[in-house]
Amino acid sequence: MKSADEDAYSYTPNISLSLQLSSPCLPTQYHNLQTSPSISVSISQPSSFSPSEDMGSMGYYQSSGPNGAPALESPRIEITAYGQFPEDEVEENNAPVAKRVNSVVTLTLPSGEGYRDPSCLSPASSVSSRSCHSEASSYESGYSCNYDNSPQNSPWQSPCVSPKGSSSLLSGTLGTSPRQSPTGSPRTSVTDESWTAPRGSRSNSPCVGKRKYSFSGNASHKYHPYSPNQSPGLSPQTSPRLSMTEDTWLSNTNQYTNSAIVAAINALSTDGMTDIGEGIPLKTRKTSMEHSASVSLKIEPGGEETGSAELCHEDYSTSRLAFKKEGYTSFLDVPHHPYWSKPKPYISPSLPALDWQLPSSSGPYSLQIEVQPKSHHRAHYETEGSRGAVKALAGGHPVVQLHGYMESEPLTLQLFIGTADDRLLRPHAFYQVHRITGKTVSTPSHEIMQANTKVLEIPLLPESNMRAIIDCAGILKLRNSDIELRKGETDIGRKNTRVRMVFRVHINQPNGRTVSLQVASNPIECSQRSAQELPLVDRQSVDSCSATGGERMLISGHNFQLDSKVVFVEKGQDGHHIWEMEAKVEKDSFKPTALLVEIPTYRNQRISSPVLVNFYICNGKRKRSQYQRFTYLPFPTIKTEPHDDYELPRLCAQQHSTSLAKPYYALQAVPAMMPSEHRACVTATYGPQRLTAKPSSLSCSSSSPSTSPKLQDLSPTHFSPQCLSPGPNPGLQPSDISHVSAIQPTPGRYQQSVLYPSGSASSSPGSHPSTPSSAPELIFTPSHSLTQSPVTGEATELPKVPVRSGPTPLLQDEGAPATLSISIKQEPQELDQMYLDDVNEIIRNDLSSISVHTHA
DNA sequence: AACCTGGAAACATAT
DNA sequence: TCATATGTTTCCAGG
Repeated sequence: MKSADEDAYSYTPNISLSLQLSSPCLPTQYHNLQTSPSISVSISQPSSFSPSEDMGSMGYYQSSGPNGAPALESPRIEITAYGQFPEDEVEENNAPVAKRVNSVVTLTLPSGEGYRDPSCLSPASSVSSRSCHSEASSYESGYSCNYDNSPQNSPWQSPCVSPKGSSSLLSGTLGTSPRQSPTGSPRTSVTDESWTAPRGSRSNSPCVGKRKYSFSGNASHKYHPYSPNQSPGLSPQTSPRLSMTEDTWLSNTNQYTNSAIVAAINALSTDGMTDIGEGIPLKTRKTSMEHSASVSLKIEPGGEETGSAELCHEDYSTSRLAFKKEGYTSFLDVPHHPYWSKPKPYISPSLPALDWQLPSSSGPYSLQIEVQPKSHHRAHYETEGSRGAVKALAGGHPVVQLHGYMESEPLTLQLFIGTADDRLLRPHAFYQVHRITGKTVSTPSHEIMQANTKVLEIPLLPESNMRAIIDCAGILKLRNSDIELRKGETDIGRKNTRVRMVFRVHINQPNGRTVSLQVASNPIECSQRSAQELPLVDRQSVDSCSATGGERMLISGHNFQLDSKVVFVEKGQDGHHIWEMEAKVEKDSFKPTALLVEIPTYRNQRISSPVLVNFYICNGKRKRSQYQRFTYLPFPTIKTEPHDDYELPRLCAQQHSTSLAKPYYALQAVPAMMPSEHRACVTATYGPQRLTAKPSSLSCSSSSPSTSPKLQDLSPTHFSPQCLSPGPNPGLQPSDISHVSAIQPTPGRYQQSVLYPSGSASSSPGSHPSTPSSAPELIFTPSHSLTQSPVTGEATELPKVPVRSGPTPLLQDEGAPATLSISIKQEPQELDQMYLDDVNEIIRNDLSSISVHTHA
């Protein structure tokens, strides 16, 4: 545990950066927040963040050791800076504890103090504000930041989680509106409920108000003006994110270009949310602690702050969970299965935050999903009974296997529910993995909370060939209203019903390092209604063909109708549809699960390089599938060597229809032309350089930042051959990307884009390339916009990067200027086009717009 | 009796 | 502002 913390500290460096950034943001947020107890949050965040970054660097490979950087408490310091009111923070930390002790409920907000000043908060506040709530949002509405945050969102979400805790706490203290939604019911419900017990369902949530979708400020008001208060608790974690992400980010970006800043940002983002669980920085914890105070009390057995902190971190939910359900024990002990009785090796050291993008393979190791889960799984609400374990398409259950591991030591496979949108993979705020037990379950498991995310741990035994049948994992749906109230939460739940099962394994190496691998399943639609009505593409028989089209493509999936339309689209940099063509569907061969279409002729049959386009299936105005990737090739089938920046992306895209493409784009910034795979490697390689060299440039952009920090560590070690292999194997790619692993997500979003693109996150090897799933990952975000980048579909869009403040520079630096230009935009305009399929998209748009404003 | 589910009514928000 | 379309969450009932 400690180690983790320490690590975090070590990472701290970032923190300083963050401070700067934060400051800008703060003010505003602060205001918004009003109460913003959240402030405190901000503080915490810093710490968290820093860690993350560091972590990033350490990445997967981080030294197993407790890390190195134990000492660094600096993070905190930074935090202070951040917060401006170190004191506050401190207080908070302390206070929180006390409060916690009292009782969750009671806990007043230390926040009060924290809040003290908005300014302090600001950074956090921003986050918090959002998170704060909806309300905050309302207040802030202006703050795009909050919303914008989305990019990182995910991360926070978790962190933010505080929801309950915070809320409750806050409410109590604040008195104000405690309940107002945030605190009150909803949240509570969220955390508590989720884990603990169901509440009266509706009442609560309703109260909250249904959703405020922050976007619209108005709604929020309804709920609770005060929300700010709430924020306090949350804020901490949240704040980071917030700040980073969106608004702050944007604005900051512009202003601050330093790499450091970037790093800081990243750190924040990461931390906040995920937390890294283990690696959580003290501050973070503290904050979190506040919320969870109660938790800590309970848990602490371990004693150490850290440990406790972490636990706390997890939040109320965690803590609560622990208590209620499994109890503490779960954390530390695990009962039943022999496997659990053993101490787990990696637990303590700081592990990468859940929103970090990790490779699926490294060196000899490769984590693969041998059997993918079904594309639909109706999640259950807390108010319902379990709806069972996620199943495989062919019956049975998903299967995950770690290849290349020859040791005799069992490992632990972690599973959590991640997002499936176009942004980087991160824990899903509205869904949690649900542990299934019973006669029908053959796989032992136990759950822990990491940040706000429930993680199921499953033994990977050598005697079973490091293969696990995942028949112990269901999916729990949290009420949107509850989650949206969270302070840090930036995502909205409406129409955000696709998830991916994310598997991770941490392998300790003889040299003291730890290799962390991650693989995500194909997307799983969790909404009853969506599952019944939305067309969903599982796979396509062809990923590319010549610009003349004419070939037939078999699309398999679900909910196809006789009148389903298959539309090919190409988007311009600005997100507008440059070309749109409906493909001919052979109705004779129609089946609800399959469509045979004739690939339309591309608008320009003389293309000299591959062109990445998208297609989707439409059953009606709002019933549209996710974008699927498709590539038109020049006649002479060119192989992949991209000449243009432009081309590269496209090519990449081709490789994996889905996932990869985007990432690459993001990458562009980086080394430029290299094939995606290469990039990854490259990145890694360069990472350091960049970092050192010029952090500043990084600022905005994604590219550098991301790389830099994290990558460094990685590069040497990890990159394995795979990276090198350019091969466009779609399937593999993702993983390769992963190599990048080193990279942390955080930073970036930006960074993410760079590395991650790989989508590594996304799919795994086994997954179907075609599946949209991967795409989501891509995100690029180079700009904060990450968020924006619409999903999969828009390959084109990616380019936008430049638009936003930061990105551009980066790109240039990196040398891929041209490419950059390509970058996509995701302007809001697109909404129409996009059809708003995903909430994300919407959010993005908002963000983008926001960002624009900011900059402007 | 406890789970799982599928279906759908009751709610809510978005258009 | 109202009506309709959609999306979410809670209930019910059967296996």
